This record gives sequence, structure tokens and C-alpha cells, in this order.
Amino acid sequence: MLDKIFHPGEVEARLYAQWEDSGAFRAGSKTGMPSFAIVIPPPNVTGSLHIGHALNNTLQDALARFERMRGKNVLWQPGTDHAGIATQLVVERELAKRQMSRVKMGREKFLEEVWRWKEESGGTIVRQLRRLGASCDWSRERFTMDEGLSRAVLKVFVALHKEGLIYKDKRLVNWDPRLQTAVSDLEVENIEVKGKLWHIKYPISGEAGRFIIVATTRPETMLGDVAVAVHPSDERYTSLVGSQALLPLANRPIPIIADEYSDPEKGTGAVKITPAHDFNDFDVGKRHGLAPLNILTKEGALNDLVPDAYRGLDRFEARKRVVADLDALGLIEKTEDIVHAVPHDEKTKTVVLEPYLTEQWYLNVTPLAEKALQAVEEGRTRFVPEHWTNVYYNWMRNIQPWCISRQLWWGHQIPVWYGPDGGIFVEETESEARAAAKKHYGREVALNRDPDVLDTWFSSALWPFSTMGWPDKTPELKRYYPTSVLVTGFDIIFFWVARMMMMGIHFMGDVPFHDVFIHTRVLDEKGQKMSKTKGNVVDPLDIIDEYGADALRFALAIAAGQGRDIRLGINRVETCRNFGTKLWNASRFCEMNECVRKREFDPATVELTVNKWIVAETARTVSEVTTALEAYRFNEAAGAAYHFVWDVFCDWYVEFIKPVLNGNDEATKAETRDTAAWTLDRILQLLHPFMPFITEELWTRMAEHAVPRRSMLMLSPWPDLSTLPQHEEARSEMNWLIDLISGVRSVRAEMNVPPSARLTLLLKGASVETSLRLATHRDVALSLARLSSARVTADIPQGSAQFVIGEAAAALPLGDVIDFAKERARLEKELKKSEDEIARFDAKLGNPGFVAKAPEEVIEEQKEKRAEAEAVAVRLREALKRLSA
RNA sequence: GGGCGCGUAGCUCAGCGGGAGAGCACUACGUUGACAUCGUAGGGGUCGCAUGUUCGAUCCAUGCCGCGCCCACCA
Repeated sequence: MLDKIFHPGEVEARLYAQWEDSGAFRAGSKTGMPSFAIVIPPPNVTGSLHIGHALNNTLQDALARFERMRGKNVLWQPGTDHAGIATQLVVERELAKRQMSRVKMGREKFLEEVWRWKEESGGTIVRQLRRLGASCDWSRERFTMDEGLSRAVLKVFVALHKEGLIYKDKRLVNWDPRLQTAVSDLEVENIEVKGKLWHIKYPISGEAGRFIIVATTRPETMLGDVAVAVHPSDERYTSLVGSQALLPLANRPIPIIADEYSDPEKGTGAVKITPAHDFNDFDVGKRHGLAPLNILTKEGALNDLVPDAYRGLDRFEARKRVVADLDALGLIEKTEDIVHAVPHDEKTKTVVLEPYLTEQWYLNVTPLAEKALQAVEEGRTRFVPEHWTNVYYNWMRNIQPWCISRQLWWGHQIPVWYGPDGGIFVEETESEARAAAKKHYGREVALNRDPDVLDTWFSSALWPFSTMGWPDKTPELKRYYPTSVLVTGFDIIFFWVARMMMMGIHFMGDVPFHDVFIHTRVLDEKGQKMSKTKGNVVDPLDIIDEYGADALRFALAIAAGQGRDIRLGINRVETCRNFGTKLWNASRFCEMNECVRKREFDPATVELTVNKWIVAETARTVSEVTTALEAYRFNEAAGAAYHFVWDVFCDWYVEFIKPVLNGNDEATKAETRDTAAWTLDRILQLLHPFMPFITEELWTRMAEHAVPRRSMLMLSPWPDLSTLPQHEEARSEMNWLIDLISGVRSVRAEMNVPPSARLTLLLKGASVETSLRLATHRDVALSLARLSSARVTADIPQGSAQFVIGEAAAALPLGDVIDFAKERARLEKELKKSEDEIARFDAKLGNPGFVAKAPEEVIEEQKEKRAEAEAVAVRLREALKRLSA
């Protein structure tokens, strides 16, 4: 016997182990069946599961389980990402706690430390994914820095270099002075901060007392100025073009040049040109043949190219000093308070990034982007929802070279070796590089390997094929590439999706996935982004502990619409947990009534109206859920199943069959039991992609008293009920009945003339509006009696109720469950409380029964209504009779 | 500045050419034999505003207002 509620904590671990041990998660290899593959967006190996992961993996798991049940060969490829910067930061922080540092340890020792850290904490997120129920093929788990994937990375780098697409260049990059590494444009987060705009007077050489005024938010960089630019057509400055300004503090003459970049509308119309510290200025400098003057160190302090007084000062310190000194010289024309966007590092959002002149490795992605663009234009890869296509297009069409080198230690070290004269040897291994160098120099030479590592996203870009064994020609690649769908959030469309497209097409000759489903973000219940600093983080593991994984998964899935962000309040999870309880208890009802599975049961053969109806409704629901899942409309799929279980199966079917199951007709009872059991099985299957644990548990438990199951629910075939009869007649009859019962609009209990009470049900004409549920016949009586306008009659036979529709009356059998004496007593009590209500009701209804002398037209009207109602009553009686016969 | 998304019941949202819905919250009643993690009933909305298309608009078009996000600029 099932307990009254489901205890997720007691079954989840057991079921998961059972699934995993059985090999049910393993990539399928059934011949002749289509394939379905998803690669997981690899989470940071040292991370832990946040609510966004929970959503992402719930959706993937729903698809994987769905397709597995549909008989496809499913591969859900799991793994983790080495997450260069994030992981290095974490480990450095740990080292700091032990009074150690990366630099002191040296590269080799440090890397050992990171690997150790990875071994220790790397299992966390993977364990947490298991708690969520993720049915990944763990036997194929990969890590972006494991041997195979590293080999793929090297191969790709070397190949792209040989094709001339990877090259070294010296230009401005976004520099993180704390980590002392370059980061890509995408890793920059522009944050609005309060700042100042200083208007600085630059004296004109040889013209005492004449100045050109420039406005800047970064006065310290003026020490690296190489020019002042004005717009060619800006008449205010025409006379100055060609003159020299004397750069204050540095006392260095710089030219005043004309360049279209200068915007007469902005600032003073004259702009200082600092090519080494501003992206636009870099271009201006290039146009005018002005060499950049780098005045910063890697740490973001001023270097030796500035006057003594400023050397070694941190950039912010230097700013204060420069402003103070300029002010003392009377060279500050004015200072404005402004709010402007300043580039910060996206991880901690605390470090101001610098445009910084360095030599880095770049990947020329333009040719790759063209093909990636074309693939989407041609529909070979499709974004869902479609509007993300434009986001992808816009970025791809304006793509910039990808800076792929990072000055970190944790990551794939770039396979480049330098000879004594700076000769470059790009090979997959050191020995190959050595051989190449030997060939080049004609002798053995000492080589130095480039110390930099690759951007983390470089290896992620290869994920769909590197995890399947590329560059080897593996059966997995053959079977599963291109993958079916990528499920991810919009925040990594550029970082990851676009780059996988480019690399996939380039190296595999085909797109990495057919569909890209972009899901929304999960916010807190107030619609705020979850963040540690705000303290509004909802930990999915806490939710799983308290409500079970199914409740969390269902809450996420049913909220996963196509447009707006998901606001996850805990009450949503509660609702879904309650839904699980409802399902559990519906199963309990079936169990108590011995509704057990019969293998030979054929739903097409049922004869009772109520059974025909539920069979047809089940088929419709299966079709709805299937269609919705195929289109990634998770909310609709989960919603359709929810609605069917609660509003159709529990509220109506179970209530309708109670009198049948309590009746004496063994044949109809048997059919009904079989149908109920069959329907419940279909429900479990429909819900399994969303609520794997509770459904699997019920699947097993419900078979305890029936024909044992051949296999686990997760391996059962997805129902295809498309060939079942539609049973239009039964459906329309049941719908009519449900509408009618729902339409009992106003019912009043009234002790009319004691002791002769009557139970009267007033249906509002033949039309219907809200809902009174026909639970059991007894429930009908109770509900009716409870409501505001029912009359209990002692003069009708016990066990039947008289329905009055309009003025027409129809007796309806109620079985033998009503104790009229008791009900009457209760009603009397209740009525005393609600006399006011009755009065109001009478007034509202203008109950003609109480009108002594009704006008002719009222009587006529009543007659019509009566005739109409009589017909309804007759039909109702017939319908209820047919339910159980 | 460019682009995208969203404004529907107190809250969170679904619906998107012909009856305005769900969950939560609220009110009243009810522990009955699957389920109080429940049931029954009830209150509550000029579907952001305006114009247009249409026999008919919450739904389509245009404009406006408000909110959010992305990209760019960032003197």
C-alpha cells in the first residue's frame, strides 16, 4: 500500500543508481533507429550547480528521456570545462589562505596544485547533476583538458595556423591589470559609474597665452598623448591644425591634427590622442603615422616613459596627481560630473580593464563566420525561439578577430616554440617542433615554448566533436554528429554557440547542431538577477532536499516559456510538489480499487462512455505533449500533462468511476479498473521526462499487485495513441455532462416548511457557467445541500434527489449514502447562519415560486423555461445512467 | 545611437481574430472512504494608451507611454 505522500529523499538516490547501473543512460546503439544527441554546456569543473544549470539540465534531460522513450539512440554527452580564469582565480585564492602564491610556486607546482584542486572539488557539480536526475551518459564524461580533448585543441590550433588564420599581432587588447592577462571583447562588462570630465588646457607652442582645450575622463593617460585631433571642418580650430601643442607636465610637443574621428559636438571638439590607451585613438594614430606611446606597466602603474614624478604610481593615484598638478598650473579649465560606462572584468566586476598594447595570438574568424552565417541563413541550424537568429546574425556580420591567447597558466598551453632568433615553430608536439627547427636551422637548437594558454572558449568551441573522439574517425562521430539540439542560455550565444558553429563547420564540414534552443534566465521572485552579493540566490540543492528533484524540475519546465525570464518563487515549487502528491494519491486510489495493469488490455475496446472518454482524452493529451516537446515548448508540454492529470483524470474521471467501482456490475467494474490502470500508466510515461523519480517509483509500485513490469519506466516506449478511436460521441456526451454539472449555478438550501424539506437543484436554464463538481453522488447531495439554494425534501424516496430545473423537477438516484436526517439537521444549523444570504439570493433570483400572483408574461416565460429544463433534466438522467451502464 | 523582449486578476504568468484564463494570494464552507501537500464555492480585470484594418481586436498594423535586456559609443 502506498503511503499518503511521496518521499523523494527515500527514493531518488536508489532510483538514480538503478538507472545508471542498468546502463540506461548509455548512448544507444540500436541499429536502424534514428539518433538524438545533445552535448551538455560544460559547467565549470570547480563550480557548483546554480539555478540556471538546474533549468538548463532539466530541459536537456526532459528531451533526452523523451527521445529515449521514443526509441531513438540517445547520446547526452556530459563533461566539464576547465574554465581558465575562474579556476585559476579560485586556486590562487586558496593558496593565499595558506600564505602561498602562484608566482612563488612557479608554473609547474602551481599547475599541480590546480589539478589537485580539480580532483578534489571537480566532482561536485557532476554529483549535483545526478541529484537533479540528469540522465547523461557518464561513461563518456569528458573534461576540456583531458588527453583527448587537448589533442583536438592542438590539432585545431596547428591546422588553423597552417591555414594562416591564426597569427600573432601587436595591437590594443582589453587588459586585466590584476590577472595580468588579455581578455576578449566579450569578457568586458561596461559598468556605468560616476566620473568626471576634465577640460584641460594644452598650451600652443610658440604662442604664449593661447591654448587648445581637450576634455577627458582619463587625465593620467595624457602623459601618453601623441597628438590633439580636431575635425577637419571644425572652423574653431582650423587655424591650429598643423601647429604644435605643448603637452603639459611632460613638456613634450605634440601635433594638432585634423581627423574625422574628432566630433565637434562632443567635449570641446578637440580630443587628445593616446594610441596606446584607447581603441579609437589607436586607429587615429595609425592613420597619421603616430607611434603609440605606452605609459603603463602590466600592473596598471605608470612606467618609465613618464616624468619622474609619476613613475610607479598606480593609474588611479596618477590620475589624482596629474589633476592636482594641472590645477596648480592653472590648466584645468573646468570639471564636470558625469556618468559614463567603464570597462570592468566580467567575473568580479571590480577591476577596471585597460586598453593595453601587447602582442597576442589572434584567430581571423571572418572566413569561418561567413560559413557559420550561411548555415543559419540556409536553415541548416535553426534558433528557437527564432528571434535569436538576428542576434546571431548581427554579431557574426560584425565579427572581430578573436584574441585567443591568455597570460594564464591554467589552460591549454599554446603549441608554439620559438627558436634562438625568434623563429616560430607551430607543431602539435615538442618533438615535432624540434624536428621542424632542426630542419630549419640545420642543427639542434634550444627552443622556448610560448608561455601563454588559450582562451577557455577555444576548447569549448570544439566540444561537439572533440568529445566524440575527433580527430579520430569514431563511430560516435558518425552516429551522433551533427548533434540534434543545443540547449543553452542566450548569454553564451557569442562566446560559445557562434564559435562552435565556426569550428564545427570548418573541421567537420557540417554544423554542430540542427537546433539551438535558447532558454531564458532564472530570476528571483522579484525579477532580480540572483547574485551572491544581493543574497537572493536560490540553491537548487536546497530545493531538492526539501521538495524533491521532481518538484524543482517541474516548476522550471512549466515556467520555461519562449519569451520572458522565469521568476522562480518557492511557492511555484510547492505547487509542483503538490502536483506530485496529487499524482501519488491518484495512484493510491487506483491501488486501493485494484486498478491493476493487464497486459492484454486493449483501450480500443472499452464500452463504457466514461472509459471511452478518458481513453480519447488520454490520446489527445499524449499528442499535445508530444507535439509541444518536439517544438521545445516545455511549458505547454508540462502544462498539458498537469491539466490532464489534475483537471481531467483526478477531478472528473476518478469521481465518475467511484460509483461504478462501488457498484455491482462486475463486467463494467473490470473494464473500468483496467482503463484506469491503463490511463495511469500513460500518465506516468507522459510525466516521466519532467518528473522522472516519482513516475519511476509509481511505475514499479503499481506493478506490485499486477503483471510485473518488463523494464523500468525510463526505458518504456513513449505512448503512440494516434490510432485509437476518437470516440467523438462519448467525448461530446461527457463534455456536455461536465459542462452541465459545472453549470449548476445557484443552489439553495432551505428548510421550507418543516418537517417537509426538499432538495432542489436549480440549474440556470439550460446554460452553464461555473463549476460544481460531481464528485460522488453523495458529494452531489452534500454540495447541493451546502449551497445557497437547495431544498431538501423528505417526501422523495430516500437515496434520491429531486432536481428542479427552472420549475421542472427530475428525481435522480443518489444511492444509499445519504442520511437525510443527518443532512437535514446539519442544514438547519447552516441555514440559521446564512439567512441573510438566502434573502439576498431570493431578491436576486426573484424566485417566481414565491410570487403570489405572477404576471402573465412571467408565467409564460416560466413555462418555456420549464419545458427547456425538463428536456435538460431528462438528458441529464439518461447521461448519468449511461455512465455506469 | 542600433536591436530585441515584455506590459492580461493583488502577485507570477498562459492565451494571441469570434465565450477573458491558470497557479499563488484572499473570502466562505467542508476533514467525506485517493489526496488538508485536499475539496467546493466566491470576490477581483475598460487584456498599458491611441488610431487604423475587420462584420468582429486582448490577439493584426501604426504611433505613443512604461519596464527589462543585448550591442555600440563612451572627449
